[in-house]
Amino acid sequence: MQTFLTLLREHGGTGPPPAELATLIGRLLRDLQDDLAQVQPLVTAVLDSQLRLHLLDNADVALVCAHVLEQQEQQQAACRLLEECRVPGGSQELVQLWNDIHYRLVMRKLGVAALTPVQKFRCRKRHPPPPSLCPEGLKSRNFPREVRQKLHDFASGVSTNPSKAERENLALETSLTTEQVYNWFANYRRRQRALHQHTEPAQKATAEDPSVRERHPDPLQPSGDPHVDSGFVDRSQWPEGHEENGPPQSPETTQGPWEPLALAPDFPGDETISKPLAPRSLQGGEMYQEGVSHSPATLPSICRGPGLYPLAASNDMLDPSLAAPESCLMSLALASSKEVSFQTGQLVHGHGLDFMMCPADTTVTVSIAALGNPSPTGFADPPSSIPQSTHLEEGPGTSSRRTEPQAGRFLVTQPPPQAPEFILTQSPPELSPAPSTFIGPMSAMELSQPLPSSQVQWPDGQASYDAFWGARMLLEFSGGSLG
DNA sequence: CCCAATGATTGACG
DNA sequence: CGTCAATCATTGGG
Repeated sequence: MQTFLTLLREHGGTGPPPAELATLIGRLLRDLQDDLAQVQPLVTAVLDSQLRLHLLDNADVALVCAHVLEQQEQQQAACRLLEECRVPGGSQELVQLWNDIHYRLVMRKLGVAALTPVQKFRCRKRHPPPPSLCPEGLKSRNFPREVRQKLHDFASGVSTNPSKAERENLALETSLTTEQVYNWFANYRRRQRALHQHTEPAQKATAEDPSVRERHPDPLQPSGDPHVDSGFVDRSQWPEGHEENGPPQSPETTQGPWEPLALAPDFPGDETISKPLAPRSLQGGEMYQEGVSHSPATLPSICRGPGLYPLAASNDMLDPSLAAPESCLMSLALASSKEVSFQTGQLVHGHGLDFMMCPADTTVTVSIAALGNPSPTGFADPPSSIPQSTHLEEGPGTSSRRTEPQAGRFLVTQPPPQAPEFILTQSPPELSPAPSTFIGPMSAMELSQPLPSSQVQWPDGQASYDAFWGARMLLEFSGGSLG
C-alpha cells in the first residue's frame, strides 16, 4: 500500500510502465473498495498523480475512483473522471456507475429518496453516458425490426406455438436465444388473446382462437394489403399437429376444416363463394405470405408475367426448418391453399404440397422456382459448394450451437435457369388416398386425384420430386367453387 | 409527461 | 418441463 503511494508520488520512469502499474493499482483498489478509509488515500494519490490519465484507462481504477468520489458527494468530479477515462472497449460497470451518479443528482434535485423506473429512464436519456464508456452506443432493448418480422411471419404463417426444434431454428435465424424466442411467442399468444377478448368478446366461436391476427394496423406489416395478413393457420388445427393447444375446436364444424378468415369476413368459408376468383398477380415488391425462413429484407420481389421467373434471385437462405416435420410444412401449404384460394398470390415453400384442401374445381397454377439445379433425385439438390454469403450473420455466442443444424443449410446465390409450370385441375377434394397420376401436356399437367403430399412431378414426367429443397411456389387459384 | 408496446421475470399449475 | 397469467422494467412516440 505504502509502496504504491510512493510509487505514484515519485513515478519518474523507474517503476513499472503505466499500464502495468494501473493494473496493479486497479486490483488493489478493487480489493479495498469496501474500506473507504483505506481506499481513500490511494484514490487521492491516483487522482493527483502525473499518471492520472494513464491510470484511469484501467476500468477498475476508474470505477473505484469514481465510486469514491460519488460517495463523497462529489458527483461532478466523478462525472468528469468518467468522461476523461478511456477504458478500452468501454465498460458496463462504468456506465452503470455513470447512471447511478445521475440518479443521485436527480434524486437530490427532486428531493426524493428513490426514482421510479420511468424517472430513471428519463434521467438516462437526459444524461447519456459518454461515448468512451460505451463505444458501441446504447443498444435498443427491442429486437431488431427484421427479427420481429420473422417471428411475426412464423406466428402468422406457421404456428404461434412452435415446437422446440422450431424455436431453436428461429433462434439461430434471429440470433436470439431460444429463451427469447420462447418468450416472444408466449407474449405473442398472450397478447393476441387479450387483444381478442377486447375486440370481439361477442363472437365466441372465433374470438377464442388466439391465432387470428389483430385488426389494428400492424407496424410490422405496413403493406396495407389485408390479404397478406390473413394467412394464418395454427398447426395444431391439422392432423399432424400433435401439440394441441387452445380451446378444442372441431375442424368439422360450421367452418369446415378451414380456419375462419379473420380479415376476410366476406368469405364465410362454408358458403358458396360469390366473389369472382380472379387470379391476382403479385405486384413488384408486394408482400406475400412468407415462408418459414425468409425475412422481408431477403425476399425478392416477384414479377409475374408470361412465363416463369425465378422467385429468388440472390442470397436466399434455405434453412433446416425446411426439413422440419411434415406437419409444419404441410400446414403452411394448407394454409396457403386455403387462403390463397381466395386471395391469390401466396408464396409457399416446403417439402411438398397437399392440395386436398383446395376447393373443388379449382384450377391451381403452381409456379415453382427451384433454387438450385433440378435433379432426378430431388427437386433441387443443395449445391455441392456453399457459396459465401453475408446473409447468415453469426451472432456472438451462437457459433457453437450452429454446428448440427447447419448440415442441411445452404445458401443459394443463383437463380434457377428455368422453372417449370404446371396446372392442376382438381377434382372434388375427396380425401382419397389414391396415388396420384400425372398426365400432363408439356408444361402443364392435369391432376385427376388430389395430389398427395410430398409428391409433385415435373411436367416432363421424368421424375418425381419429393424434396423441395428451396423450391418456392407461387399458387394462383382461379375458377374454383367451394364445395 | 403520458401511454402503449414490448421484452423479461416470477410463481402457479398440470 | 412447458405453459400461462400477472407483473415489472424499459422504450419509443405522441
